[in-house]
Amino acid sequence: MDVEKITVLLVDDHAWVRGSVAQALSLADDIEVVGQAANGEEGVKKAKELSPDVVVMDLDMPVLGGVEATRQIREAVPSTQVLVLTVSESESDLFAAMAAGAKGYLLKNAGADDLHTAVMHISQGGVLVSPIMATTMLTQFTEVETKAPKIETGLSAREEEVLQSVAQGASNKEVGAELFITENTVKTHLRNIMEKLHVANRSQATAYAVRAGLYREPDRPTAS
Amino acid sequence: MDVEKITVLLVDDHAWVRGSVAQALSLADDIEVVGQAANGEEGVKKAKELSPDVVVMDLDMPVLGGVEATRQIREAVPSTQVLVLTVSESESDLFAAMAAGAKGYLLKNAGADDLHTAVMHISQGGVLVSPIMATTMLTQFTEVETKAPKIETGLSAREEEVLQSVAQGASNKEVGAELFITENTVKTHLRNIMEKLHVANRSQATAYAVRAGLYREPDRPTAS
DNA sequence: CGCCAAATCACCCGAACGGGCGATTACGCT
DNA sequence: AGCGTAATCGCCCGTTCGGGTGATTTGGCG
Repeated sequence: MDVEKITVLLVDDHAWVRGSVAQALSLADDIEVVGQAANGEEGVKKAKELSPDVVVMDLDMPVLGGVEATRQIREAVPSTQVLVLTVSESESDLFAAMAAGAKGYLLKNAGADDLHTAVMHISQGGVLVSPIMATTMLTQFTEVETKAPKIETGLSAREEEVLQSVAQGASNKEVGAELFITENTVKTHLRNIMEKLHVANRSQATAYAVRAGLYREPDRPTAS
Repeated sequence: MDVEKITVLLVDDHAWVRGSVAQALSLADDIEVVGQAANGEEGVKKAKELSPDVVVMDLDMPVLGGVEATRQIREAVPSTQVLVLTVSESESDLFAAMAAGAKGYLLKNAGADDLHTAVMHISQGGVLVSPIMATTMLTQFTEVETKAPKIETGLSAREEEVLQSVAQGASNKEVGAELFITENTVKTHLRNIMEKLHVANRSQATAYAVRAGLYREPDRPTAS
């Protein structure tokens, strides 16, 4: 496993950054810097030529930014993983980079050890994010998870059940059958629901329910 | 920095797993396993007592699952980071764990090196995910970024306009007024729409429209 | 032990909906 | 010139909705 070194391409518009990163990585005998580029465009070009295991990518660059360069590299050379090495602690930069296909996000204050660890882990396809940005990134998940279970609807448990059925397109009678109550009761519930949600009809109630995540994934919106 | 070893608590219902993990971690001189637990409940308890730097957590456990245990530990002892070590390659497990506050997600086929790297990185608050699960996780981001454009509805332009109005809760008459056509025409369009979408009523059509992104953000699902 | 919210059911009535059927105009493609 | 599709409108009819009003039961809460 140590016959083949991990090949790395450095992309950064500051020569001295490339120099210090190259030096830091050279300390390890399992990594080899096979190329360097001074901007995104050049980085994409060299990545296509060299097909390195890992590209260490800066974000703020002239000609072609790191995010777009990452996207192009990931598309053209899927086997190449991208590790973003930047000074930006911006949430949007982090998200944009990850969405573009970057597997790692390290801040430039990281030590040589961190850098080495990151390159090794990223080369295997793993995901690695700097401590400072970690919480930011995980917020994404907590939000996604939170944004489905319980959104305070102000509705009672029973009302939510009714709304759920309604949102699936059931008529009052069908809802009643499903919940073992009379159509009359369903109507009463629905009237209360509509009042509480300030909507005028079952379509708006349905729209609300879907948006609130009160669905059960009946069928994917993939029109036939 | 090497006077103080990284303290680790192992939580796994299989004793031999704890044993092998403990052995693997002991190879490093910068990590010390300070405790073990056989289930989530016990894990939470010991985490509160020991306040370890890192908890290596299994997911599938009796009494109290790893996800819930993670949530409780993260809440009770914020300084303690959680690294999930599991056999599950399930997307939902990954998401649930990360949402619960786990900072790392490693598969049990990881090597001793990987484990050591992970513990060290997680101890500093970083995020680290196994190669196999990396793509899965990043899908979250690409989806969030991609999710919006045009979903092929199969409907004509006019039909989409009608559906859009309907999804906002308009009656046939109101839709007609909005689009300068008769209620009869609206009904015809809507009948065609329902047939094309294979739905039975306007509520299902509405649900479809909302899911397909054919909305105009009327009001946030934040019940008053 | 009263009070209230939640859940249950009932009746009535006008308006809206869903479906079946038919029809005209306009535009593009062959 | 002929054909298909989209868009437009009409009528009829049975079902469903939405709203108004009233009533009973159950479970908590003070």
